[in-house]
Amino acid sequence: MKTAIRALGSLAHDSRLAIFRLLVQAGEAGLPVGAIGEKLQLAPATLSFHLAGLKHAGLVTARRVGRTIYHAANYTAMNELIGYLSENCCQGADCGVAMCAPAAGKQIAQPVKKVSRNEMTARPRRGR
Amino acid sequence: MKTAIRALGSLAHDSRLAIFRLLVQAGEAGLPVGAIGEKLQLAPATLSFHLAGLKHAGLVTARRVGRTIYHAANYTAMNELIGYLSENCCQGADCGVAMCAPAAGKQIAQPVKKVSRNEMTARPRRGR
DNA sequence: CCAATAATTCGATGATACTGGAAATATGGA
DNA sequence: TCCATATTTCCAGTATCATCGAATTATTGG
Repeated sequence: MKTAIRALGSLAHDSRLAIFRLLVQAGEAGLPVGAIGEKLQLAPATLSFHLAGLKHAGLVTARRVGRTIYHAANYTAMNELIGYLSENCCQGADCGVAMCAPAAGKQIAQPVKKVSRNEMTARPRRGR
Repeated sequence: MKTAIRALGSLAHDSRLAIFRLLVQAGEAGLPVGAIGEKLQLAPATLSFHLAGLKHAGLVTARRVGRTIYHAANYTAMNELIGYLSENCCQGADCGVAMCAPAAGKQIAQPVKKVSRNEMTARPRRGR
């Protein structure tokens, strides 16, 4: 499934995983780009590049307040990713995965929407 | 954490995710390389390349029987990955994740070993 | 409109990753 | 030993990713 692959790819990088962890800690309010860059010592262009990736994967959301843009972790997307991986891990077996709540507190995420088993596209391949 | 990044990176690819799913379905016995290649229509060299990646990430194991090599999903590693992601998703909040058993049946995985919170290395960066 | 601040986009460069044909290695059997 | 089968390694070509300075866009306040 394309979504899962994008999410996995987004997290499969030092800086991006660090960014995501930071945002998870920061909670729903999120953090301004500048604050993230300062904390993780990333050049603005580099940071913007990685944030774009995380946004494209749906793991991070952005909202503008004046001239600063707050980025926040998308807990729902993360829950869905974990749900998908659990599917991959368990297949037939009944595997209840208790879902997560935002660090900031508040909302308890609803039982993750089960991803249908055969979402993997068949991959025709071969023949460059 | 390096291990998690390697695992995420390994799964963040069409063919490799397909391979892993196939192996999860196949259960503990695993599948010969040839069978995987036939099922997914991958050239031997390409398949070998991806399997090496999955092995390096610890998500897949291999055992030789005669001239054929059986590859199998490492359920424990997958559980640990899910555990790590759950940590990332929940941070402070207590998030019980029910772990998975191999599709083949048998063993119920023990409650995932909690990954310590600050495993992210500090990343000095900046200054090419 | 102009200056200052916050962030993104552009562009060039270097580094990795993917792919698959061909050759090499490993194994079992006649 | 010689052959067939199973898989990996080597190699080269292509493609995608990562980094960051400089230029650009957005926004607020004089």
